[in-house]
Amino acid sequence: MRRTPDIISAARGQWKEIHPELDTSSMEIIGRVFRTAALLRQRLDTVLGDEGLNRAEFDLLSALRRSGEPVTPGRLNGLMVASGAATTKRVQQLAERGLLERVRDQHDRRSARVRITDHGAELIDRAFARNLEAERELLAGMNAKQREAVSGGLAELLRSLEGPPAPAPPAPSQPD
Amino acid sequence: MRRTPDIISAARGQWKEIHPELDTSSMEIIGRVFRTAALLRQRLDTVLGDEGLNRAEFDLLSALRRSGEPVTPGRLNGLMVASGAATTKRVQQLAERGLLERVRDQHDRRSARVRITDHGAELIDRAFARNLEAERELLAGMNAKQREAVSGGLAELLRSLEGPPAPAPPAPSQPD
DNA sequence: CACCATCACTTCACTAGTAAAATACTTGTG
DNA sequence: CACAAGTATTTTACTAGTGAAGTGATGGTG
Repeated sequence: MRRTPDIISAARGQWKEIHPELDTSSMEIIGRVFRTAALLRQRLDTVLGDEGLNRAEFDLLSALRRSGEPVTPGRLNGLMVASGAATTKRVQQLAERGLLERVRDQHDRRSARVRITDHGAELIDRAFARNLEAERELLAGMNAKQREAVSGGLAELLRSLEGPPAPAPPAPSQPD
Repeated sequence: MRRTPDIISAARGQWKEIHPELDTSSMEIIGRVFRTAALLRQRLDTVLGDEGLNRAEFDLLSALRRSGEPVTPGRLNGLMVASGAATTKRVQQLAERGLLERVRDQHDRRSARVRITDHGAELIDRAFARNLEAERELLAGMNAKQREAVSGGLAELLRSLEGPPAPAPPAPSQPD
């Protein structure tokens, strides 16, 4: 049944020879998540490059576009898993290109709002559709069952990662 | 059954309102892979930081350590999904810190070999064990079934991504 | 209402990563 | 064996991202 073992299985096997006492099972998930992300990014970046965007810009404009209303930079930090400094820089660059605009919040003037422009919306709509198409091609090797299993499992993992940076205690029990 | 919908479900829902005609199902996998990778990286980087390594250095030393024998920079590029320039830089820095050494290949002198030092092996053994422990904690929220499903699905995806950078033709038809 | 801890964001100085050019070696080919 | 083409790696010039310090605004508290 096994074809070529993937690079992660191979790595686990090598570690087993050196340190048989270590439990490397977590690599099966985390190692693969990292490598899959790296390869997917590599492939998809060529598509975004055609539209004149890098992935960070794409993610930022997507978040703005789909949110409908202006978003604060602080919220963008969280959506992008990036530092505030990175967000500031990206917003400035995209604003210079006329893809979004910054508005000061009238009620709390520490805060700002970032809103996508019509030009930005046009661009991201086109880029988003193209990106989706490329994504579908990249996933062609997975069948429906595998997709469901992976998305379900990752959703669960995401929920446990999103909240606190501290590792979850043994009994979380968060009722809905 | 559904608790809090994760950020990816939410994003899909928003896109559906704006562009109901788009098939955004690929986000369920790819969106989650990207976000999970970003969050995992954020969490695990603190552990590596304690050992004086960043993730790239950790991955490079790990590859060297587990491979047993010296590795060419070219091979490291592939293992790390990085440019040759990045590999050169990292190898230089780690060599300066005495964690690895570079040897010229005697048969083909265009090529080089990178070998981990005893000092490097000690460091990575410690860092690797600590990293594994942190990984296990982060995965605590997933049960065995979910883990198996995710690792199996991602392994399949990885295999289809590893080979050719070219997008698959319309009729793949790869019998299992 | 002056004070000060906190917040939201930006600026600064720096590190890491990249693409493209450069370097150094190897491998045919006539 | 001279030479063109190809390979493996490094160097160069540049962009993107970060942590820490800085700026300006808010909101208790006495």
